[in-house]
Amino acid sequence: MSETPTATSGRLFSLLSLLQTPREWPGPELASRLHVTTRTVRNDVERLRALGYPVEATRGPIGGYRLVAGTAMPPLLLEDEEAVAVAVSLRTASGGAVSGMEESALRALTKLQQVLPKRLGHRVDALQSHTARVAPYSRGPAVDGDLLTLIANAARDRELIRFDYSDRSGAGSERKVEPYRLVNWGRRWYLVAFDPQRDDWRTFRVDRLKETRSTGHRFRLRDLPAEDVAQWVASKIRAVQQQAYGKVLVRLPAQDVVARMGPWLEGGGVEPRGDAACLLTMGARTHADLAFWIGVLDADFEVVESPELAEAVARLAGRYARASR
Amino acid sequence: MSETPTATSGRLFSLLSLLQTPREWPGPELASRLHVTTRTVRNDVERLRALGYPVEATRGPIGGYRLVAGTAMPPLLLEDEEAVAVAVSLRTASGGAVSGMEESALRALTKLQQVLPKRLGHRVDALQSHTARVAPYSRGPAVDGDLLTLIANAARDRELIRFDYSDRSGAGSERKVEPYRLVNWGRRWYLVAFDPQRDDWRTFRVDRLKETRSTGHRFRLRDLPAEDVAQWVASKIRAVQQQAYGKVLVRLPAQDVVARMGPWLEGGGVEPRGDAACLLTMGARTHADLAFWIGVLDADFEVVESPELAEAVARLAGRYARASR
DNA sequence: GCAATGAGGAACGAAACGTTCCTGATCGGT
DNA sequence: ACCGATCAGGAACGTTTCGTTCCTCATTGC
Repeated sequence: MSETPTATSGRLFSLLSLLQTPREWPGPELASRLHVTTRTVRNDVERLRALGYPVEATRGPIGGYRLVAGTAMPPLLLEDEEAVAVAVSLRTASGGAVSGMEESALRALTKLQQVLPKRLGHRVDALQSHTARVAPYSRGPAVDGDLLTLIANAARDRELIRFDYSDRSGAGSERKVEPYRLVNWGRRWYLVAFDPQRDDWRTFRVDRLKETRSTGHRFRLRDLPAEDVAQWVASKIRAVQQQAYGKVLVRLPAQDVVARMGPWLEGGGVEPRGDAACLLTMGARTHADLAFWIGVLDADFEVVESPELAEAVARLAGRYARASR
Repeated sequence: MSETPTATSGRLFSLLSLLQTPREWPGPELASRLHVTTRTVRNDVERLRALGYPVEATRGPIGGYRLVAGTAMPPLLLEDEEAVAVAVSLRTASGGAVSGMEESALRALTKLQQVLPKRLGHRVDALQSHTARVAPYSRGPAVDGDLLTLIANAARDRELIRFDYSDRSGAGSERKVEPYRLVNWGRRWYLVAFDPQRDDWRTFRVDRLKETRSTGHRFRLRDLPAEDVAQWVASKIRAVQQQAYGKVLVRLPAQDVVARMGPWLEGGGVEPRGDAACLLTMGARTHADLAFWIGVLDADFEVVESPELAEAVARLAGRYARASR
């Protein structure tokens, strides 16, 4: 038999790794790589098939084996550079750059970072610090991927964490809590934790945490405050951040406005007014932001609502006028 | 022995999958899940360790096993939602949202899509169509992730592709080529292909391809035109797209400008002029774009260079002035 | 101190293993 | 049509690995 214990299992891992590279592998070449005979390669291919990994074969002079999509996700074997790319991409996604899947991105990231060799982790950190961020006017405060994964790791390891927290009133306090879940709701990250000192559950806005660190002390798990933690978080959140909004009549066809505004139109609307104009309704954090973004249209407009927006437009008009003297 | 062939190997895959979830697993619980005795679980843990996957153990009443980072990347076992999140994140990254790693992101994406079950692929497509894109003023033309993976898959499978192509002069032609490499250079994607009809290598801008489809016909690989294909592509590219640039004196401290401009400053610079002002140098595709982005600063400014920028600022000033009457 | 966890050796009967040898099918190139 | 490349898969063989049982020992939290 082969020279080491677990030779068959190990060889199956190696075979799977080879088969995930984007090429075909003739049986004789696999046999050479794996130091066995071609009959054993065929045995191994049959074992992988039995385990649910669909290996496809092509006969003939340019034939060979390759792995194709089946009904289940096989284990994914990534090269170093690929693993780094996945980690950076997931960090970006879990930070909100891709809306709607922050939590699943974070779960995948946590899983990857749990097994990512340290030398690759440093590469991820280096790349992250140079990664282009979305425009400052993105929705929701940006949250550092490091912080999210630190919290997720502590929750996984059942370790208490400590941080400085400033609530809505601005008052600061140091907290030592048992982290349970990270929930993404309303484009923000919330931590659901148990505070032993207050003997009760608390929800924390992750972007308000400072100096977050793991304590190394472990805790026994408690039952969560609700079956659906995301709903529980939502029910705890009261006033949605007040937003500015406005309406402007734009001398541009509606479809051009949609094309230029794209994602910024979420929550707003465009109503045609004839062939060459339309009524644009949009929101932003402040009226100054609204006034600024109207500039992206590169078209004449009139302010329909509100007086605050008209005031912000006038301020911006004054600034550009002074600059063009 | 256990009831099926490949029982040991299959069980190792299952064990690896369980160990990648973010929790600890006591031996007796693993034994129950895997339908073996705890001694066999310990045997299996030893096999995984021999294969390079470091399983850490904690003794005591809340003890158990978990997988930690070693020196090699283990096979990554993703849940359905996590795999979808990775695929969408990688598509976003390979489309240019994360600069500097488009190619490794594309390689990872190609590898993932090769094995992603179709039912998850549909989820990825659906999510992608709802994914928020970066601002229209991103750098380089956006390229659809689908198109990149179609080309990458055809290259992997050695299948000829056909597409309509419009070159710089605007002339269109239908091409049938052998795709070899996708290269990201200067924030654009290029396809390196062999054109059998012209019997020569050609480089195509991916954003100029239309109606790209695989033909199903396969080809024999040729030697690439150069050892370093990326360098070869670079040498083929002549005139860099002309850019507009300008200098403005801004009444804002330099560090505030940096904070607000962030990634848009790449290629530009900020030089302090006293404590409350600075000279800002920046580039964009057009002077109109430059004039627009200066607005993000929310501060008074004067145009230092160039006359074209001053003209664009005056146009924008006029527009805001008319809107505020 | 107790009861939970992991560590690991020895022995056993049973099963799986890789290899050798072989026949048969498919497929591209000449 | 033929040749030489590929995959498919059965049979037989000697060898190795396997899971289980049983046991002792160590660590750790309550």
